[in-house]
Amino acid sequence: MTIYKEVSSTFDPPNVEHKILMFWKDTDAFTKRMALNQGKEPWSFIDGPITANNPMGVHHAWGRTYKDLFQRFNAMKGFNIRYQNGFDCQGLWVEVEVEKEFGFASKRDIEKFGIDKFVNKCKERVLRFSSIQTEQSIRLGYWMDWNDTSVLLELAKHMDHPEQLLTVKGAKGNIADRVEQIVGKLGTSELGGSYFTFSNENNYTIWATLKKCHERGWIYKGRDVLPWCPRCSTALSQHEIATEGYRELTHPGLTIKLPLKNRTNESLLVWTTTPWTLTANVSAAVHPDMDYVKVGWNNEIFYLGKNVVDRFFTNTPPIFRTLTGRNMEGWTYEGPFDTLPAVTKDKVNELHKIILWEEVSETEGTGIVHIAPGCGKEDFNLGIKYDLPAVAPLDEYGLFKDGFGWLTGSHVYKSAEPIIEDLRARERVFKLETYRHRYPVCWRCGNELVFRLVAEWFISMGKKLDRSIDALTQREIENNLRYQIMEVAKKIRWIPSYGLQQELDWLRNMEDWMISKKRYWGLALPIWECKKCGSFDVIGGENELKQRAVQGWENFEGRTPHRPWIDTVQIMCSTCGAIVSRIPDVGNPWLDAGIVAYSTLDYRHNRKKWQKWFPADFICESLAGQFRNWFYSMLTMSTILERKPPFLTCLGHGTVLAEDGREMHKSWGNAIWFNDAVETMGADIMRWMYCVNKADADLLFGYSRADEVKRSFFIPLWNIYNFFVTYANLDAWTPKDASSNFSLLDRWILSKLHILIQNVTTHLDDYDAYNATILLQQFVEELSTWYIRRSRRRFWKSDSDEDKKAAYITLYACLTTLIQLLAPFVPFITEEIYQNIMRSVESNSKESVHHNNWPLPNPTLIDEDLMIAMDTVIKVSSLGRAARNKAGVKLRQPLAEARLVAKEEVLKRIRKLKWLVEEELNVKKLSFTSQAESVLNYKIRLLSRVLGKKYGALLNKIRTSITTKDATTLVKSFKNGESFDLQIEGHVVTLLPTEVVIETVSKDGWMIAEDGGILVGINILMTDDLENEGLARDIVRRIQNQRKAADFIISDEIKTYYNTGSKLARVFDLYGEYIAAETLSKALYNAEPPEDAFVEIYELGGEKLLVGLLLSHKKDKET
RNA sequence: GGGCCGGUGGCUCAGUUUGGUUAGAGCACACGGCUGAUAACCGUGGGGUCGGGAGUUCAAAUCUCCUCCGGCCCA
Repeated sequence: MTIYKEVSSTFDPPNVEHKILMFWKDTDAFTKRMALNQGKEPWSFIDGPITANNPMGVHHAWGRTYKDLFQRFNAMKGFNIRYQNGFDCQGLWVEVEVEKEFGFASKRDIEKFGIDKFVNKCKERVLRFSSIQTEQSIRLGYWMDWNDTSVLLELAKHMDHPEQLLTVKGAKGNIADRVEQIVGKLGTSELGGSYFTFSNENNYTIWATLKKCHERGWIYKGRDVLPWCPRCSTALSQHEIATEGYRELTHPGLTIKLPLKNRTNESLLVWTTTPWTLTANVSAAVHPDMDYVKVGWNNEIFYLGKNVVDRFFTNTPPIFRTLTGRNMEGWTYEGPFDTLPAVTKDKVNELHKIILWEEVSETEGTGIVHIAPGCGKEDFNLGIKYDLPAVAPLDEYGLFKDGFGWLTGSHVYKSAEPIIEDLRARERVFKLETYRHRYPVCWRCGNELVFRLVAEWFISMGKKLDRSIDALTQREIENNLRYQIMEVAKKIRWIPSYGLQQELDWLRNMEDWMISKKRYWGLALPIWECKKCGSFDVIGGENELKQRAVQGWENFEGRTPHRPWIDTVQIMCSTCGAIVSRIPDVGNPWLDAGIVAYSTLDYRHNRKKWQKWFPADFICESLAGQFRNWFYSMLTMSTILERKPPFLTCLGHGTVLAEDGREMHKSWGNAIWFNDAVETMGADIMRWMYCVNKADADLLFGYSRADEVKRSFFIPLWNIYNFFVTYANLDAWTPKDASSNFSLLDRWILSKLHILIQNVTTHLDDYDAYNATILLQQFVEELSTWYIRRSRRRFWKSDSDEDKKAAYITLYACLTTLIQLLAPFVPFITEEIYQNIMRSVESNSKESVHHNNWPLPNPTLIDEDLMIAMDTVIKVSSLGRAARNKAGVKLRQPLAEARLVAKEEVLKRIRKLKWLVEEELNVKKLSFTSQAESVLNYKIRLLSRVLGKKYGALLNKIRTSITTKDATTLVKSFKNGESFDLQIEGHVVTLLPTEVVIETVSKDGWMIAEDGGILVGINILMTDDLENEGLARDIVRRIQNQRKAADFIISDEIKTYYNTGSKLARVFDLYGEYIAAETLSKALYNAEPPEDAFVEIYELGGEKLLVGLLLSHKKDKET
């Protein structure tokens, strides 16, 4: 009977992981972990919500690995943890996917379908994908207070009839409610599980925040020209357009003529890439100080920038006049579309004139800029400055409005060609080419954006004061949200540290936060605007709404605070008493994610709970984008509510790329799906790959890298485990043994182990997974390639003495401590090992490796001197092997002596450990000296090129003279930087150390290798005794291989038959006992093997050797 | 245009904070060795303008300035 379960010789992670997942489920391991720390000091983590709109990708798994790692680590350290995951649920991204599912093309399709049904479909989609993401996260080994996914799916299924009653299991018993209310309560303490940003509490907490904002006068409705998506029919905020929102596109580069009034046959040239905006042209802008020219071309006269003439004319045209922009101010011209009713209505056609603008440049266009205040942000601001009318041609779908004649009703995307044709017919086109540039697109649906004049709602960020925050007065900060957020940001530890700079940069440049969106699925902005008096009320919560409601409450009661149900509730205007409705807009989704440091901690109802968990000790997200998104919105909302940092440490990580260093793209064939990755390479290997990458660097993810990680770390670890189990079973060893006879080798690895505990703890406390991982990897390597390699015989020998016990105790301590240190990183393999080697034999061990306390270092076991000494031993061994190699004497051949030449302090250091070197180098004796001359000769080589120039013909005499001197004496001088005087034909020749090269040559019978002041010489003289012993080892080696080939198990005893020549027969005579012991041969017969023996024939030492092996009987070590 | 991060053998990266022997590791390649845990390991070898230039210094991958390239963020 074996004590430990036999270990498979191959390591198959997915297989192990599925078993462990079942084990955790069956034993309720996570719940027990959470319970162990109940009532202890909290360590607070807040999850940045993942959008529950698609399956999760390998890039999500990186952050989730860190989140799990630091939670597990802090749980082992004894902290109480909430383990709440978050799902981001509301917003356009979900709407777009649902629209795709149903084949909707625009908002009109949604309205036709019914907003209520559409919103329920959005909820359903979120529930469905949150279930998928939950399953995937569990597969990754991420321990969280996950929802029962079957409940999520059941809720999803019922979203067609959300008013139905349903009973589900809550955290404290069953809960019966309408389906939509259960969905609205997901994540509350009542129901438990992940938080969902569509929950009632999340929405109402945002209401409270917006109300607080309003009380300070920071909410306003602004009229501005903003980027607008005609497909989604909504404006985009600065956050959304910033980075992902541009694409390289080709547009017409159209130059048209604007005929000047009162100047016959003279025109301005203006250039645009958006012909549709010409219908809204009001002015033309020139730079006041730039030079312009009046040129003649084909009987016409044109004005344009002096430096751009080449861009528009193939041959240089005659220049009639040069003038500055200032000279042109006020000139009037005919607009491109002066007959359209929308233009004539406000007499815009009579207002066209040249205005001055400092921002006009010559980098593109004609230097004269077409200004349409209704179609461009800068144009709009100029319009305000010059009191210009704004013509706004497009409706929310991108269709030309009434008043645009033949264009009315046509779509902006299809307008370029007809507009150009119309201009051409009127001889207004000067030049048409194609133009490629970066143009903003909708980051969700990819459609080109247009600029529209719209009214949206904003949170005022406060003036940009153009001074460093440190130079501001408290009063200035008091009324300025922007700088208050900066103050809060500075109280946070950002990893990497440049994160703070990035956040402050964003805050410094941030425009007012546009929080409204003209859509359906999202936060219902709690703004009730009075059409009569123009004022507005912001409602701070459900109770306040109920009190203020004068109409429609009964339609809303029992519903979640979403469109369309909330839209029916009307209140009385607090200013003029009129009955008013809510604005139809929904909120920016970053409001939803930004409030979670409050909403998930019951800020509104249970201030004590909130105080216990706020602020979060730790958050962790991808660096890309979050400085303007989640980090920003968290900071902003927390500043509004409390002026406190919502988190204390923010760890950011880089981007996941494919192995070829490019982004992963489905169409490039280099994308890897999470489910494929986890079932092919295994979760532990993925997790290690993430951890062994520097956090802020990009990570190249793929199968060959996974393989490398597996080979370099997991297989050695698995083999250590396998080694231990193999021998502990043979010896029936269990950890009840105690020993005080630790060898220096044992004490060395134990010292390394406790240093490791110390350093891994320090790094993890510092949220530095990378350096912790590197150290753990190093330890596994040292344990495997030095400790076990050098200890192998101690486990293999048949007698059970104190030394063997010490070896077992040491290895067991290393392995069991190691897996506890590794448990937060790679929870599966560590659980597998733990169950087999600890749980099975230690009656007081915890049920799961993850229930253990974090190991504490024992400083008394740390021995710095010993560790330095061992480093030297390893170095000396390495040099010795190099020397043997150079001499071509294989390691199996014993040699008489190795000689270490080094400074006395080095020799002293390693004397006690010389046996290790002797074994490792297979020499009878390691001797010590500080005299290199005992193993080598010096040769002084003269640098002929240098000396030849200096001494000419004398050089050969110098050469002769030097050979008569004692090389050692010379070397000593030169090495001390001293010169050496030679008497040659009456002259004194002074040789400088720079004029010679000292060469070393091994003495006869020796081979040397040197590095860093340590020199090892190997005596390579062979004797008959040594040769015979070497042959004996060769024989052993062959028989061992033969045993393996015969499929004998390690402990099988055998009978060995041999037949050979006289030389090898003598080796058998001399070393029979040794050969028999090593190969577990009960007997050695110099005879022909019997028929059923396993036979091999070898060539060895110039003779033929026939060996036959036969099983003796199974040796049972337990008896 | 501004800010930040990076550029080190064929590939992936460490080393840069605090300048200091001959710039390291893994993978890959070649040859040799070890091995009854090991697809592991050990040794040797080839392979480096440390992106480029200038400066500071006894000494620069490391500090300073300029510059080129890639990425991120902002205009």
